Amino acid sequence: MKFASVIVDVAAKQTDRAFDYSVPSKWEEMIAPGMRVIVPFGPRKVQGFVIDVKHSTEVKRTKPIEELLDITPVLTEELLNLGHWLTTHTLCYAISAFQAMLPAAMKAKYEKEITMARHVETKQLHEAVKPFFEKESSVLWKDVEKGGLTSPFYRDIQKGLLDVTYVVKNRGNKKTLKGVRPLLSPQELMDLADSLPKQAEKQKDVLRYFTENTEEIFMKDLTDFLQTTQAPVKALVEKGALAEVNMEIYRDPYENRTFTPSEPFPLTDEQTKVISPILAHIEDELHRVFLMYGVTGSGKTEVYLQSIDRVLKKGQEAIVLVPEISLTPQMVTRFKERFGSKVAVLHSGLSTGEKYDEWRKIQRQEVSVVVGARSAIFAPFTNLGIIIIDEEHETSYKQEENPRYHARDIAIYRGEQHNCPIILGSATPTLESFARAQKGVYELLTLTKRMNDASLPPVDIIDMREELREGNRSMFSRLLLEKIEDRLAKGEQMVLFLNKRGHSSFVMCRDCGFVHSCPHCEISLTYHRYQNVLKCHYCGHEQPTTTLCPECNSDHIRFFGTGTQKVEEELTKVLPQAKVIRMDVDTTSRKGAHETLLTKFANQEAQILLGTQMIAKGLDFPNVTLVGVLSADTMLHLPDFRASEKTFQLLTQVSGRAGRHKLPGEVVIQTYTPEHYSIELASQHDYGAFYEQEMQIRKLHKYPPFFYLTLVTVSHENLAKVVDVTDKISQFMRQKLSSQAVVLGPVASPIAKIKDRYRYQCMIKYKLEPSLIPLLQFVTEQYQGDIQQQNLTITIDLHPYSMM
DNA sequence: AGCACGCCGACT
DNA sequence: GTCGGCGTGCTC
Repeated sequence: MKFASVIVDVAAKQTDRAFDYSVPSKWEEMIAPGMRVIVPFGPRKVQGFVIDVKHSTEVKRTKPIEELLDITPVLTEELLNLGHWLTTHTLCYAISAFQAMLPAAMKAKYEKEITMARHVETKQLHEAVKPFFEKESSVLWKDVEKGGLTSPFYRDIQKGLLDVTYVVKNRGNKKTLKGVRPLLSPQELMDLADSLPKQAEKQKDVLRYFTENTEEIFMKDLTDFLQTTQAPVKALVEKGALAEVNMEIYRDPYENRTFTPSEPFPLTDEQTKVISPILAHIEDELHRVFLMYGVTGSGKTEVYLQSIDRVLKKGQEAIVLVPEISLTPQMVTRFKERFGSKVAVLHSGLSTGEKYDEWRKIQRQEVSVVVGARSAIFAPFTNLGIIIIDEEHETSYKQEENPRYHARDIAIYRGEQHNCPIILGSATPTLESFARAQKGVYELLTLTKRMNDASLPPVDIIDMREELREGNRSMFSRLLLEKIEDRLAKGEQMVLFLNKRGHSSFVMCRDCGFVHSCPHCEISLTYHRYQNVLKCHYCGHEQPTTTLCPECNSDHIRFFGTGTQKVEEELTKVLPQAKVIRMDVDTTSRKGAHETLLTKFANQEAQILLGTQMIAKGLDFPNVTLVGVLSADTMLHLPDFRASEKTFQLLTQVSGRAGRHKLPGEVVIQTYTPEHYSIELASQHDYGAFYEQEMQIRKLHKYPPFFYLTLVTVSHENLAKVVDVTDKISQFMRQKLSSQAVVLGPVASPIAKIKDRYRYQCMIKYKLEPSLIPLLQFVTEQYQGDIQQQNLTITIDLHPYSMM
C-alpha cells in the first residue's frame, strides 16, 4: 500500500500543509511527486499536488485519491524544492507557490452539480425545480443561483430527492487531431501489401508509405500526401495493421509568420571581451551572476544570442526574461530568427490555451529556449545552461501578489541548482545590482559604445516654469514644437512620451479647491473623455462628470494634469497636418492592437508616436530622430524612495530610442524641476554620477542597497482596528528585532483606503535579522482569529518594489 | 476557503 | 415545535 502526501488547492493557513491519501493500486506504479491529483477533501473534491510518495502514514483513516491527472510530473524535483523555498522566502502558501510555477490552464475550476437521486421521478420534485430536469439530467449550481431558486433546490436536497456532486474541471485541454501509426514492422507491412487483392491499390499505397516512415502522422497529412480518403486507412485499421491515435497539436501564435534565419553577427572588440567570461562559465558549468551594464544600443542582445548558441551546442537549455512591456514582436523575431523552432514564447498576450501549449513544448523538451515575461523563470527545463534577464531594472520582474517573488532571486536560485551563469543586462542597472557588482558579488561586464558608432543623442532640458512665465501655457514648449515642425517638414518620425493615462489626471474646482475623489478609495478620480466619466483606477468606481462644483456651486471646474488623449487633441489642434498614433492602455487593450499600431508606425503611416510607459522600451525605428518627454517629473513626486531611480531609468530608456541608426537623433525633456539630479544626469547620460549621488541618499535614509526592506500592510474596514493592529505589530517588531533594525510605523499607506478598507503599514529596514521571518510568521499566527473572523488582512512583502 | 454542525430566536 | 440565522471548527 502506498500513500501520497498532497498539498490541496485551498489557500488558507489551516490547510497549508500536506494531507495523506492512500493510492489505489492501479496507480501505485505510476504515481510520483510533482503530479496533480484530485482528492476528496471534506465534503468536496479539490485538486492537489503530490509532494511525496511513501509506504506508511501516521494518519489513521486515509481516503483514496480520486483521480491521477498527470502521466508525467508537471513539477520536477527541482521545482518542488523551489516551491518550498518560495513559501519560506516570500511567506506564501505552498499551493500558491506551486500554482505560480504552472500555466493558468493547469489550475482547476470547481463546479457544484445537482443531479436527481436514484429512483426519484420528476413529479416528486418541487414545482420550480421540475423544469430543470425535464431535458437535462444535471444542473450546475451556479445556474440555480442565477435563477434565484436556491431555496426550492435546498428543500429537495434535504429531502434526498437531489444529490450534490462536486466536479473538478481541468482546463488544460490539449487540442488533438486524428493521426495514424503502424502496428507492424515494415517487413510485415510489405508482406500484407503483397497479400492484398489487386483493386486495393490505395491500401497498398498506405502500406508502402509506412514501410518507409515508421512514425505516426496526422490523418489529414497522410490522405493529402497519398491523394486519397480515410477509407483505405480505416480498412487497414480493421485489419490490425495500423492504429488510429490522437495526436496533440499546438496552437502556434506565430504560425502565419515566416522568420528568415539569421547568422551570428561578428562581435565588436567590446562584445568579445564581455562574452568571453560568460562562455567560460558555460563551458565549465559554473554558477556566476554577471551584470552586463551596456548603454542603449550597445549590442547586448547579440551577446545574449551568442551565449545561448553556445549553451544549445552543449545540449543545454536557456531561459531569457524580458519585461512584459517590451516583449515586442521585434524582440521575439530576433530570437525566432536565430533559433527557429527551438524557441517557445511566453507572455500575457497569449490566450490561456496558447500559453499552455508553449509550456507543453518545454515540458516535452521540444524546445530549448524560452523567451518570456516574469513567470517564464519557472520553465520546467532540466538541464539549464544559462538564464538571462534583460532590462534587469524593470519593476515588472517583481510579482505584486502572492507569491511576492522577484524573478532575479529565482534566477539565482536556479542558477545555483544547475551550475550555470546568470546574465543581468541593463543600461540603467538597479542600485542593488550595481552595488553588488562593485562589491564583487556579481561580475561587472561593461559595454560603453553604441553599435554603428552612433553617439548618444544630445538632450535639451526645458524648464516649463520658464515657458509659463513667458506666456506659453500649452503643454508643448516652443523648442519642442519647433523641432516637431522641423521633423514633419523633413518627413522624419518622432516619439512623444508621457507617463499618464486617461485624459486628465484629476478634476478640481478652482474656487474652493474641491477635487473629485473616489468614495471607496482615498484617491482622486480620473477623467475619461471618451466616455465622459470619472473613473477610479483602483476599484473601478465610475461617476458622471459635473459642470458645477458639488461643494460651492462654482462653475470653475477644471481638468488638471495631462493625459495622452488630451495631448493628442492639442497636437491635432496646433499641427493639423500631423498624423499621430496614440498608444496607451486604452488603445492597446484589444489583443494584437499593440502590434498593429507599431507596424503602422514602422510603415510610416504616421509621423508621431504618442504614448505612455509602453513605448519607452525596446522599440527601434530607424527613421525616429526626435524624442520628446512631455513631463519628466510626473513620477518624481511619488511616495517612493525609488522615484529618482525610476525617473533616471525612464529618461535614459526614452532617450535611447532616438538616433540608433544612420540619422542622428535629438531628445527634448520638459520638466518643472530641471535642477533635479536624476533629470540632469539622465540628460548627460551619466549613470556613474547618478549612481554615486543616489547611493549617498540611500545610505543617509537607510534604504536599499544599504538596508533590506520588509513592508507589512494591515487592512480592515474599521480604521481604529487597523491602527491598533499595525501599532501592536510595529511595537512587537521593534522589541524583538536587533537594535540595528529600524521599524517605522504605524503609518497610513500611500493609498490609505481602497475599496472601503483602511490600510496602515509598518516598514522594517534591516541588515541582518535571521529571526525576521519566524517573527513575521508568529505575527500572522497571532492574528489568525481576526483574519478568519473579521476579514482582517495582513500582507507581508519582503523586499517590496511598490510601497503602495 | 468551503462546508457541516450546532446552538439560539422568530415564526407556522 | 421547526425554519433559518450565524459562530465554530474541521478537512487526510
